[in-house]
This record gives sequence, C-alpha cells and structure tokens, in this order.
Amino acid sequence: MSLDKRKVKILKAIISSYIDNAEAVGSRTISKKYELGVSPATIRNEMSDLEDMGYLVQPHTSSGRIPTDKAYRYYVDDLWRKAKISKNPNLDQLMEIIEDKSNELDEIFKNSVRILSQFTKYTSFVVAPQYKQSVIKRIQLVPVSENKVLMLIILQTNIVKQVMLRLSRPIPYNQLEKISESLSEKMYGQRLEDIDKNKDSLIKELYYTRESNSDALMELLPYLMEHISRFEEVNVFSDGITNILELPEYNDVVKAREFISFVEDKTSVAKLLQYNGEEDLDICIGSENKNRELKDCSLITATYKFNGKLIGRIGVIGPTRMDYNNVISTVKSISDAINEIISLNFNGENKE
Amino acid sequence: MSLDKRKVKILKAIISSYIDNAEAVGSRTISKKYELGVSPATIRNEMSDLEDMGYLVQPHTSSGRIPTDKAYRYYVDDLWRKAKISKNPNLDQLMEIIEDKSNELDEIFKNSVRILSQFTKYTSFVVAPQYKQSVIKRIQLVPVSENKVLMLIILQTNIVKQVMLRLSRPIPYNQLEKISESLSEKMYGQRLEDIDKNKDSLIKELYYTRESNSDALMELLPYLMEHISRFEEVNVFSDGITNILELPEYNDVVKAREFISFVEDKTSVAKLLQYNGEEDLDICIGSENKNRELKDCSLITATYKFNGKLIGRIGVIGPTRMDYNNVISTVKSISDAINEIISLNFNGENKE
DNA sequence: GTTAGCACTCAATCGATGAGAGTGCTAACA
DNA sequence: TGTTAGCACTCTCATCGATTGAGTGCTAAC
Repeated sequence: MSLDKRKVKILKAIISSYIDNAEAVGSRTISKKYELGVSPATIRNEMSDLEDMGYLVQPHTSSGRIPTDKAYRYYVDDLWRKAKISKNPNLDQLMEIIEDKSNELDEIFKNSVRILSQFTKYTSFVVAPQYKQSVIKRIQLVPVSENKVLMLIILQTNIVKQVMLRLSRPIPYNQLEKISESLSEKMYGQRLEDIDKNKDSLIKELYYTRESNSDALMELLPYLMEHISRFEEVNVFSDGITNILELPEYNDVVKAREFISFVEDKTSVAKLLQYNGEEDLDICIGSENKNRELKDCSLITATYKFNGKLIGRIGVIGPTRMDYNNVISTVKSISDAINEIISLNFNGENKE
Repeated sequence: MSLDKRKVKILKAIISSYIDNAEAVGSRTISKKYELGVSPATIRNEMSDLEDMGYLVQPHTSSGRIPTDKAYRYYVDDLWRKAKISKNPNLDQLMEIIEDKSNELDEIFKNSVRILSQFTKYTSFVVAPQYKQSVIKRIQLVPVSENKVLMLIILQTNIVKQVMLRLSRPIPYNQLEKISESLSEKMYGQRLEDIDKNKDSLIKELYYTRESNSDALMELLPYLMEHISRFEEVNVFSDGITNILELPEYNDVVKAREFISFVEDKTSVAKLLQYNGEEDLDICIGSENKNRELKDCSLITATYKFNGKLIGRIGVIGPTRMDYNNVISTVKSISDAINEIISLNFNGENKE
C-alpha cells in the first residue's frame, strides 16, 4: 500500500481540519468541506488504509480519526520539501519591534519572545547566551556618589555589563581613572571562563604586582570576580505561558498545571533548547521529544548566532496540533531578525 | 442581636475552616473540630443568627455556610486590633534575598515579587517608581567602540540609567569627556518631568549656545531626550500568576482565564495599585474592590518610600478566602525590607 | 438556654435511556 | 475494478430520574 495522490489529499485535509478544530474528523466532514469528488464511503476506505499505515488513529470505534505524530511529520516534511513555508516578509518591521532602544541584549530577547508568542498564540522561549567564551575589552569605573562606583565591564562584543560597588571609603576621581586603566590592562583579552577559573591566582598576582592604588583596587576586585561568576548562570526568557489555557486540549486544569509547571522550570527548558540538535531550524513533533511531559507537544526552534558562532536557541512550544506553517515561518523570521540585530549591534568576538 | 463571645468564637471557627478547605462548613464540623462545649444544634442556632447579621451565607438551603466579605472584614480588623499579625522576624534574611548584587532597582523589585508569591502562594505585584520627579545629577559618556557610546544618566538618587548610542561617525575620547561635562552642566538639577516637557526649547537653547563640540552633542541629544521620555512609562512587575491554578475556586479554566487576563494587563494592575488609598498598609476585601473582576478577591498592598516620599506600592492578590495573617505579615515584611534596601542604597532626592 | 430527634431540602452521584456521529461491511453499479 | 448507497453496529455524550448524604430548621423535652 502506498501514499497515492488521493490518500495524500485526504490526509492533508484531515490534518488541516484537526489543526483547526481539535476534533476527530469523519468521512462526511471531509467530503463536504474539501472538494475531493468522491463520496464519504470512498473516503472511509482510504481512511482505513491510512490508519493501517500509521497516519491516523481512532480514539474509539465510532469516532472520526485524528492524525498521528507520523502524519504531522509527513505534513511538515512535505511543506518543507516544497518550500511552502511562507516567509514573513516584514523582516524590517519585525526588527524595529524587537530592537531595543537602550540596546540591551536582554531586552531584545524579551521583545522577541513577546512577539513570538503574540504571533503564534503559543508559549515561546529563548536561552540567552552564556558569556563563558566572551573576552573582556575594557573595564571602566564611573563615580556615582561619594561611596558608590559603577563598574562597567565592556566585552569585545560591545556588550556592557554593570555592577554597582559600594565603597568602604571614597576613592578620588583621578585614582578611579588609574584603577580603570590598570584593571583594563590586566583583564584585556581574557576570556570570562578563564578568569572565573583562575580567580584566586589572578587576585594573588594582582596583589603582588601592586602599585600605588592597589588598596582600592584590591577592594574592588572581589566584586568584579563575583559578577563574572554570575555571568555563567543560564538565563531563560519565556512568554505566553498562559496562552495554553485558550486551547481545548488544556481545558482540564490539572493538565494545564502540569504543562505550566514544566515550562516554568527554567532548567528543564534550558536543557530542552540546549541539546536540541545543531540544525538551524529544528522541528520536534510529539513523541520525537525526549521529555515524556512533551509527548503531546511540538517544539519548533531556531538558532541565533554571534559572529557566525552558534550561541543560543529561540523556540515555540505548542500542541502537536499546531499551525506548523505559521509557527515555523514566525520562528524563522524572528530568529533572522535577532541575527540581523545582533550582527548590526554587537560585533564579533575577535574583530576590531 | 449582638456579637457575643460565643458567636465570635463560632464565626472565627467557620472562617478559619473555610480558609483551609474552601468548603461550606456545617454545624457538626464546627462542634467536632473546634472545642466549644456545645452541641451542633446550638451552633446551628448561632449560625442562623450570624446569617441574619450578615456574616454568613448559605449557597443553598441544605448546605453549610460560608463567610461573607463582612465576616472577613471583621476577622481582619480583629486580627489588626489585637495586633495579632505575626511579624516576620527575618528582616535581615529577607533583605539578603531581595537585595540585588548588581544594585539594580528593577532586580530588587523582581526579587521582591518572586519571594512574595513564593511565600503567599498567590499573585503578587509591584509598580516600579516613575522617575518624573527625579533630578539629574550627572551625565557621563563612556566609549564602547568606534561607533558606539554608552550614555549614563545618573540621578540624584544614585540610580543610573543607560542608553547605548550608535554614532554616525567616531567622536574622539577627549571630546566625549567635554560633551559629558557640558551635558551634565546643562542638565544638572533638572527634573526629568520638566526636561521631557520642554525638550524642544531645550534642544533649541543648546543649539544656540553651541560650543566647539556642538555637532556631536546635537547628534546625541535626541537619544537622551527619547530615553528620558521612556522613563515615564509605568512599569509593573508581577509573579506567581499561575499560582491560582492550584486553588479550587479556579478549577474552572474559564474563571482562571478571566483572572489571568485581568492581572496580566499591566495597565489595570497599575491602576489598581495607584488609586488604592494612601495608607501604609491597605486591605481590600472582595466587594470592597472597585473592580468588578475582583469581587471574589482580596488585595493586600503596602507602600514603599523614597526619601520619606511615598512612591509606589507592592501587593498580593488572592481569593477572599486567603490566609490573611500570613499574607499581611509577609507583605508588610517585604515592604519593610524594600524600604530598608532603598534607603541604604539610593539616597534622597535632594541630599548630597 | 440547650439539646435530641426528625422531617425536609438540595447538590452530587449513579445508572439507564436515547440521540447522534461515525464506522465497516455488503451488494449494486459504472 | 473502483466507487457508492444502504444499513447494522458501536461508542460517546447529554438527559432524566432515583438515590444518597450532608446539612438545616423546627419542635419538644430536659
């Protein structure tokens, strides 16, 4: 038995109908709504074949049929093969919405997931990049008040991280400048990962090569180190978690709660996006997901890059019965927009 | 008919039982679980009286009774009057959790609502202060790369806001210093509100009193202005919205959805917290709320202050059947902690 | 004033019933 | 040989009535 043209047509009609209504579809519905030129009886025969082939299942004997994960996989691959995924044409417009005026990477990600879940009506995530591999360009101390100094850590990528330091006693302005310089000199070109690893020996080293300003410097150093350690924390942004309450499959509060407590756990989401293949665009349907909790969900993710290096993923999670066309094109468009924004605003690691 | 001692005892028992179980309570339950030394029949008579007095209602003739808003009001006032609200003793510990290492006000608020909803199991909010009244102390430009400059806006309160500027052409380092100085000079002591109002005339003024570096300055100015405008946006942080799914009163997805879409709307929440009286601690029970959507909810809010000036509110929203003792003391403790942190880290408007 | 006893009320539960949607099979048809 | 009309069959879902049980209100006795 093979998937001849008519079977494909019927299968697609069933999938399409089920995506729209979340209700098992019967032969009559198909023959009425989709013009196939054959009677319900014929369609019934074909549906029976499709069931044998593993594309459909019947929840119970006298109900219509619903698509299996295999059916969705076929559907998506077909869309893909025929390049039928409609491109979202408004890349510029998207970029404008996503781009943050204050140029903070975190804000860009927050905007991205917001837009993503607004467009898809599902839950969306992004894992913010970890800065392990990042390299320090310069450290600048800015006086704020008598006993407060803002420390700016400027990375090669032009990302700026800040820590506010409280001083035990004031440091004169010109001395701050000097400390900035010597800190910058010491730290220039170092990877955060390495600094974090070797912090004890670094502190010792700085201590022994002390200069006139070293007391103040030694006071500030631990703050810098602690902040660098905190860069390592995984940061996940999500949005639209409560969107699932609109879906009939989550009409049951218990089910909704299970889903929500899974996706609210940043660790599990981070894992999900982390080990999800290296493909630029990844589509994981139902039982293809490793997590048992997601066996009724599909996960569409795309990568974003920093200087050509894959660094993180953005994605949408929804029921297997999702509007793949829309979700895939939206995820793709938004990851494109993010890549564009990053390459415009944050330079490569080793350039300059 | 008056609230004699026994009636009070019974009323409190009923409220307490209903808070725990969310189920209408009957006379037998009371006589068994709470030692009152009287029979169910007697309790029934008293309950009937309490119903006449408006403290209880019966969902239907043959069910137990549930407390009315009036009952909760009595209950809370009584707790209050007798200073029975247990103080959370770990102010220091709380402060440690809430205080953010990077000293960002926003992070402090995020931590606060997180802790608040963790402790109470309800939904919590905070409205971040608007900066209208804030006064600029200094503006500092920090070079980041050839064509990027970080503009730091340092307020009298020692809050630092930042904007990343993209330059059309590089500005030499020493010129940046000069621009910082002249911008600081012009802006020093000005209220953000006033700057925002008079931005056109300010730009004009700066244009006519131009100096050698004015070209670059004029390029940067619009960015500054736009960023100042954005300070005006109300910023609401919330947490624990999905906690309500654990409550039996929201077992119905439709009800849960209604609640969630109300509290996810930042505007409505901001309004809620804004016009909610000037009391340091405010308790609004059920129908006391102006919003029809919240007629089954209670709202506990507390203020926080900047330099003695009331500036925002933090609060918890939950079912009228909430554990008032715990919620009130937690809200109070956390607002205390916030006040303490703010006064330690951010100085008053007109000091220094 | 308190309480035991009892009739009464009403929501929730359970089972039976019928309607409706949909199937599979068969036989007839092009 | 593929298609289709017809029909018996299956299973869910909604409805209805009976039953159960928690709880009340009233009355009469203590």
